[in-house]
Amino acid sequence: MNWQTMTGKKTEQLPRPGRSVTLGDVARLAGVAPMTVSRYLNEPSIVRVETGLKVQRAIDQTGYVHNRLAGALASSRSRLVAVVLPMVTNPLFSDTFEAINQRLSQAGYQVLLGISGYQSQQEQQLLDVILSRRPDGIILTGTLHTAASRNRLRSGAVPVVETWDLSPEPIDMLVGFSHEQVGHDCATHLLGLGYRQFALLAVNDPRGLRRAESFIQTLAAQGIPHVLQHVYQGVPTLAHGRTGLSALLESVPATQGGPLMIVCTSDTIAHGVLTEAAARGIRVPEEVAVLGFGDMNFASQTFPALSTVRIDGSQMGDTAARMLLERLQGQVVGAGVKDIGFTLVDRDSTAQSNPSTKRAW
Amino acid sequence: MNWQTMTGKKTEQLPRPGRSVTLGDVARLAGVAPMTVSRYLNEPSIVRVETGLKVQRAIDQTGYVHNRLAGALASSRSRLVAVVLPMVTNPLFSDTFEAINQRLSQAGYQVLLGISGYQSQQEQQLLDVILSRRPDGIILTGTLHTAASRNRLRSGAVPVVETWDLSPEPIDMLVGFSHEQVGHDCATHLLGLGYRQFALLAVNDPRGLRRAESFIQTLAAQGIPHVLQHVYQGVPTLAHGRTGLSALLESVPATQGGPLMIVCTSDTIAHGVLTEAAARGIRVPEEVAVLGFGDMNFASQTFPALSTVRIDGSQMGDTAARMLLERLQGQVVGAGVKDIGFTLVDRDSTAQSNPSTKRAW
DNA sequence: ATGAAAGCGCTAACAT
DNA sequence: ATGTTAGCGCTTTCAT
Repeated sequence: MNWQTMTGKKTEQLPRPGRSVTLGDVARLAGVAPMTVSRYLNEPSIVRVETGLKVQRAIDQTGYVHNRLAGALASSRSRLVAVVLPMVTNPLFSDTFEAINQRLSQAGYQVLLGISGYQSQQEQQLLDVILSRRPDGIILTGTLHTAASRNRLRSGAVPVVETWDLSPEPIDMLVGFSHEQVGHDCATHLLGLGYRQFALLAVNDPRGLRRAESFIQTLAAQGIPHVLQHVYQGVPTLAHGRTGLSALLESVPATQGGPLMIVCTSDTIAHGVLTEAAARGIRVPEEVAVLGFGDMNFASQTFPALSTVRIDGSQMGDTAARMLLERLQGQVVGAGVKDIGFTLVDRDSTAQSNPSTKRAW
Repeated sequence: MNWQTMTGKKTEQLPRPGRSVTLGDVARLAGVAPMTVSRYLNEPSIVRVETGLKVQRAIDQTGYVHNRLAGALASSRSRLVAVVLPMVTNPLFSDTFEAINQRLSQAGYQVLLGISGYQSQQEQQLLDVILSRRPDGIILTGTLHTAASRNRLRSGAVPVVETWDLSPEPIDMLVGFSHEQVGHDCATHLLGLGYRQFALLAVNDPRGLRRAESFIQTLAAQGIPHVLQHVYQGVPTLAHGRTGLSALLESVPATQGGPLMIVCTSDTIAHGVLTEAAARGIRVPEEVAVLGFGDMNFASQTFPALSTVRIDGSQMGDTAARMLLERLQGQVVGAGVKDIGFTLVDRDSTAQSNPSTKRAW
């Protein structure tokens, strides 16, 4: 690999040409012990200012780059946090991930990324690969699927934070919200707005499906047994929404029994429904009403503006990272569980209970 | 950290309770040398099947997890590839990143993520942090901004692949396309479609601005000196497009001199323009025409369908990862530069030169 | 505030 | 096909 064998043109300054510069080289050049350089690198404040300057000069001269691989081995602290996402391309998790990365990197940790996919096939492998790097912590965006994987992490060797869910049996720490509650509240709220005819557009994401199921059960309990459903594969897209509305219009006798309320498991799908409605000249919310999920940044900007369920992804990510950092700094030892909740946001794609007022629930 | 000090209920089997299981422990239990375990782990094929089974049994019994931190230190191969993204929240890079991650993880490498942001402030720090992990390679999505950073990488210590651009002085390997060419081709193409009145909506991403500049210069050379411009901060959003169109309509005397052709540096902004047009009842492409950039998955699904510049992000990512892997496997030593090009896609948000035909350029 | 010795857990290189 | 020896470059721990 020939690491930094020279600093620009100053090859001749190096004690050991052909080898990479080590902390020992820096120490020799600065006339101090290796341990002093290590201290300067990790906690400059415990080194005399004068000594620190000598060391820094030697570092600059050699172009030395700290080797945290060796440091991690010696100290059993990798300063690595593994973050597991279901999929990079689902924008739902972007804000959470950004917040996580922001706070972790600020605290001197680096992110090791793992993509779990939505099928639990290679999950065991992924976990092995992650653990083999000896991360100081793991943040799961979503949850691991197989019980084996979960038990594996429950040993307590590594702090784990689960996000985007409120599991009854968290592995360790957890910050999320109840998808069942979302489904229930949406149903109740939409019934309250007067809707009686419902359809559901979903992708086969496990949490979305749980929201959907809870939604349907709540409706059933209120005397609405039939809800048309379409479940698509893969990441939510506009296309799913457009296809979905088209499919629904074929099965629903046009606007008999009031407007059709279409509930989507993602803002992106909902946006597609709005698009297809516009393309067909269908009025929203008069003929068809739409509810999304996520309150992603575009939701307030669609036309008409999208009613949705707001999830504060940034706060969730930030909280997850904080919890983990606190544990790593030994401040909190116990398990932490935080429900960050959600908010129903009424915009223009659903009817207003009071036409003159917009309300945020 | 107490790494895997027990396997379920079998604590008593461990040679050294209280310590984490090491490769040596596995070796002892299996009755072989540590090196044999190492070989089994890294290249099972060079170990006798029978021996491998003994080792595997010992691994299963102890719950051993390979420590690649130690392995990396000993072998000077971290099997880590650092991937630098400008921003997690810009969906433009999602496909590229997904392709990169896919191929790398398949080849046994793990991704260490770095976010550069669009300002080059902490770039030097980011680089230090990355290099301190001794990655086997670095993939830059976009390019580092400061000359100092670039020179730092040019030492050749680590293979580097730059993507999403076609720099005249690549650090090492490169796969991208010419943003100047995009600007030029867009201008020429739109003039060919008959447009004479242009506006530009951009975010302050350096590459987008270069496309914009090239676009404007090409127009100027063809006798069109005035192009209205709005440049916004941050990641492209629908809101930028909606605000942008509103702002443009205030400065442009309505549809005098033919339709206004609005060129956006991102499909997302363009989508916002379409949305604002719909909200205002402005006909697209008759009164206002729109061109995006990226051909993200929603572009063909907007209403009207968005004309845009197609960039094959997946191919770019896959190619970048392949180049890097080839280098790491010693197959190719020289610098590789690949122009993956781009394609102008005419959909419904721009006028058709021949109304009966849709053409992909 | 700084130094010296020992070792983190693995693999390269050589030997058998 | 397997074993032995000697580190990789840092930090822990104890000393001064």
